Amino acid sequence: MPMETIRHSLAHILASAVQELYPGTKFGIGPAIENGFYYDFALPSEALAKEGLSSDDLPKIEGKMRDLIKKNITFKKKSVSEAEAKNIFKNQPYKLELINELKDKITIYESGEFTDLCAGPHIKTTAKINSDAFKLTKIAGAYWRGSEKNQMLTRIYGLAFETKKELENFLNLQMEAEKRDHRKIGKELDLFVFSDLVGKGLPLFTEKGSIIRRELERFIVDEEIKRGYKHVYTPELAKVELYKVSGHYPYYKDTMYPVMKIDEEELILRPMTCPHHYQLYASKPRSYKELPFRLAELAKQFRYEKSGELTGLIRVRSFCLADAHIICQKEKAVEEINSVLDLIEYVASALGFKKGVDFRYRLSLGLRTDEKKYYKDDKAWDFAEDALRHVLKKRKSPFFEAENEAAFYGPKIDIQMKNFAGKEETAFTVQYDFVGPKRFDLSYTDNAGQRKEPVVIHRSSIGAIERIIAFLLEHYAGSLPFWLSPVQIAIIPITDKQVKYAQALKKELRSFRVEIKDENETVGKKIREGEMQKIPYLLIVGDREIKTKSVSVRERGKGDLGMIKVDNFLERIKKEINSKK
RNA sequence: GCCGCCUUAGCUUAGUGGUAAAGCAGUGGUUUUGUAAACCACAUACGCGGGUUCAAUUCCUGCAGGCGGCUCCA
Repeated sequence: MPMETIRHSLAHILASAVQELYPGTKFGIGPAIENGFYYDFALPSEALAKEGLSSDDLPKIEGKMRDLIKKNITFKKKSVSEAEAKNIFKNQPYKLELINELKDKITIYESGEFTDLCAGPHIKTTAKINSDAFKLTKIAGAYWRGSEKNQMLTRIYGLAFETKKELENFLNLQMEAEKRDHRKIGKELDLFVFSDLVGKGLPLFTEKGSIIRRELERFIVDEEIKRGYKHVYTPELAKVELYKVSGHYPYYKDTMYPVMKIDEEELILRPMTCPHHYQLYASKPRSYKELPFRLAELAKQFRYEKSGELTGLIRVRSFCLADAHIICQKEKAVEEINSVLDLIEYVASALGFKKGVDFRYRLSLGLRTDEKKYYKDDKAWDFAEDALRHVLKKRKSPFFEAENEAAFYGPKIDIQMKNFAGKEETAFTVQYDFVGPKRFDLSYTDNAGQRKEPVVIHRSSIGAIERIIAFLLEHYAGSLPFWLSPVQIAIIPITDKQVKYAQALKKELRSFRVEIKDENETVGKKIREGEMQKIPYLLIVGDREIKTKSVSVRERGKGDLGMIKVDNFLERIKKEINSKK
């Protein structure tokens, strides 16, 4: 019996319990999901008016479900006509909406007092369900059919496994995973904070957090310049007119900060950098000899994300994107996209992320029928989607396709990463744009003297700095690679007598970030603090070390490595910094 | 933004219708230490506003912030 079937049947039992406890409930849908199930309900208004439904009610509903399971209820499948179905669900508006779309091939499942519109399959009887291996976990609102224009229903989530032990294991794993939460680590290692006075979604980086950020920024800027990008600076503000010309305004105005009026001008904080870069390109006539024209910037951007969407450093309202726009001939697009993916894979591997393990490729396509969301130009969409698909196939990079995930101006290749809780977000992106050049009338002169329209590839090599820091902290559980560690080495003198030696040592290690722990504490305590702060190397120095110009090295997580000559240690860490390990 | 939950010191937590307990961190001492927490002392908190009550940190309510979903997304 596949677990999915049991989970789906549990969703029906949940609905059945809710029906008994709250007669008159209107039912949405209730599928099996990863690790469990849910069901969506619109509770009858009297029940809601009286006390509402809160997480305190879950044990009661769970108890009712166990009662039902004990009754050995059988699941009976029936095929019915559209008319019959409409009669059975005459008081169920959501089901009627679904029936209208199903037309024929309508099946229903009866389980005790509850009947649901459902294709199945289901278990034969509730005897197949282990009553100890499921648990209702949370109540949430969810829009009917996933559209915020529709009514919000009440969703109850449950976990379900084959055995009680598996359920417990899952809950334990979840608790374990929470230790990797970058928000928790950020607090423990003193990397970033939020202030109610500054505003939500606006992170403040501490000195240590800023070190990580600076290392990443230096790394990516140097790497991009090496690969032929022109690194530039453009302002974080622009006239709203710029975004009207670019075409972003109608698509993005809900996530833009409102217009600031000053003198005769209307300005906004930029939500993206593309039009600024287009203006740099358009500042003078361009020849084909200048292409591909690769403009890159560590670009601060501002987006008004709804408050419920903000999450630590992963979703913020002010962020810095390692952004670039490659303006090139249409014929060169595939080649450019390919070299962008080379860069992205280089960066990912330098940061320790493995393809297929830590991230996966998503080919994000448009939805042609949605002309409000996507620029109408079927030929251009076909060409661009094929180009991106072609690149991924040629690189033999496994990917999955997702409809309705593109930008309004074209399809994308998104590099998707999961956070500690398994939630997936875009880390890096490569986007094909056939709209921007038209809107700004970008052009170049080809070798025959003809004016031509280029295409634009938007891309981010390391993503938003804030977001990649979040992923790094979770990936390494705070134990960042040596080159990224805010404090790389702590020197621990055994007594005050060795402080002078420690200071000389610090001087010798001056190209590294070194701290001397000379406060009045025991050696044991200083070591504990160093370990908890995830410092890669602790150097313990006493008279024995001074005599031989050595240090006793303790490597993070590995314990005492013994006495090493200072020169040898220096050689070791120089190697380490160069290999970015 | 919507649905549900949460908010006690810098951090992690205890607790109560009669204004609150602790550990770590902090400060001042003592101690000079060999691989994950020395000892003593001191100071510090019920997110903000309104209501109920003789009395509110505790109950109700509004707001703010956070967490989990939904929507959205780099």
